[in-house]
Amino acid sequence: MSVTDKFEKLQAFYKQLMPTITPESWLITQSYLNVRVIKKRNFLIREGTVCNHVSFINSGLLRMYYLKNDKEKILGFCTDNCYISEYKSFLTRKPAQLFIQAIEDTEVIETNYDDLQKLYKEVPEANFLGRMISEQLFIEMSDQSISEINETIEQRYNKLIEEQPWLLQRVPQYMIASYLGITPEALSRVKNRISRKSKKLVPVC
Amino acid sequence: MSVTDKFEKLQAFYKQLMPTITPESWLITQSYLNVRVIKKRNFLIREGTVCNHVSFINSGLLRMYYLKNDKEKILGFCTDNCYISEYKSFLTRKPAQLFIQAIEDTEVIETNYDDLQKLYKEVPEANFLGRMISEQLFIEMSDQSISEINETIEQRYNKLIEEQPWLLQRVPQYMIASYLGITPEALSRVKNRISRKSKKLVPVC
DNA sequence: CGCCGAGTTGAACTGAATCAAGAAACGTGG
DNA sequence: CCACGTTTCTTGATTCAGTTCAACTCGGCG
Repeated sequence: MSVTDKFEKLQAFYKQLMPTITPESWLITQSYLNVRVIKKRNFLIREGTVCNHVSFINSGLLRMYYLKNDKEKILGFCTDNCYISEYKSFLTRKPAQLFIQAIEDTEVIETNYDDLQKLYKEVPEANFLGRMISEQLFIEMSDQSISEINETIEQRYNKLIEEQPWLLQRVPQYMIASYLGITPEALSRVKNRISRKSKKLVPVC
Repeated sequence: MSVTDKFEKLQAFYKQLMPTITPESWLITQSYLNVRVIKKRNFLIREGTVCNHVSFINSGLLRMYYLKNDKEKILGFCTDNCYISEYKSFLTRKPAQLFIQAIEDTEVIETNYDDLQKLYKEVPEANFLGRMISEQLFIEMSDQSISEINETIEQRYNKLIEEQPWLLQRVPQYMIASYLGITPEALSRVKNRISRKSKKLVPVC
């Protein structure tokens, strides 16, 4: 796969946000991009370190979580065609509070902090782009933090089945449980309750 | 108070973010700003409506909350010198999921969505500014969503006392409870427990 | 074959919710 | 300035969803 191919998805993404991007600007922008592969179970960022990258996911699957009382609490998952970063740490230059770990082998296109600052100066359009990335990350985070708006765990699990069924295929159940904010045991019982309910509605005689 | 005085705080804020802002750019920017006063108990934004403004708080106090099963869940409070908006709704032009309500009489400087888009075109620096606002709002939201990192309710309440003691003076206790994610009854008991503990440590004989 | 991690199931426990009732604080009008 | 009603806060009794701990199953893999 050539370098150009690796940036293909990102370029499509940029063109969508910024239809007027000039080939020159794109070339300069591209010169600041790096492809990196994160193997399953490895980390994009660890709690306590300063986050130096904003990463666009070409392929793969990552999870964001923090440790609370030695237990993992998962805030969300990210997959193809979206930006991911411990953005607060990236912006403030202070240690990250989150871990971001690959659940599957993952390929990202990274932009380094210093490079991005340079890019903002060199390419005026980059400020627009920076705003877009910022807004994108904001929306992702809002979705995560509002997800608990659903009343019961059962409703939230059902919503997950509807909206992100692929997560159930690709993520072990104990991580889904953590994402929903309960223990694996509790999720097991919730699933059990749901399936018993649907059997009642459609009895197989 | 003259119009210029009303924009004073915001100008200081802009100058800090963007020391190079030209007087001309500031004049254009200013022409797109509106001052609005929201009386106590009135709303900056209601769930279900599209949010058309990003607002800078000159003075006052607001809370952001959503309804879950007819009960209010408070996500956070905002006061002087920070930006507030139902930003996801503002960006996506879809109905807001949150309410933003004044707890005290509040004065804000608003920027309208359409005006801001125009401003981005007219004043190149505005893209930089838009990025700054976006980043600012992102950081505020991260702080809110990570706040549950503290283990017990007691620890979170104690942290609140340390870090935002003014909240306890200005916000009724049932709102603090909602912010901490518990019922007013539960918070009352937590406070009770804490004060009994400190009495044990420093017995008054 | 036996080990290991993931998932399930059961029993006991627990922190917080709920419901209810009373006390304290607040503000509004006379 | 007091009296009243409303709102907020406290306290108690009961209930419940989810945790914890432990035992057991299942499927993959060295």
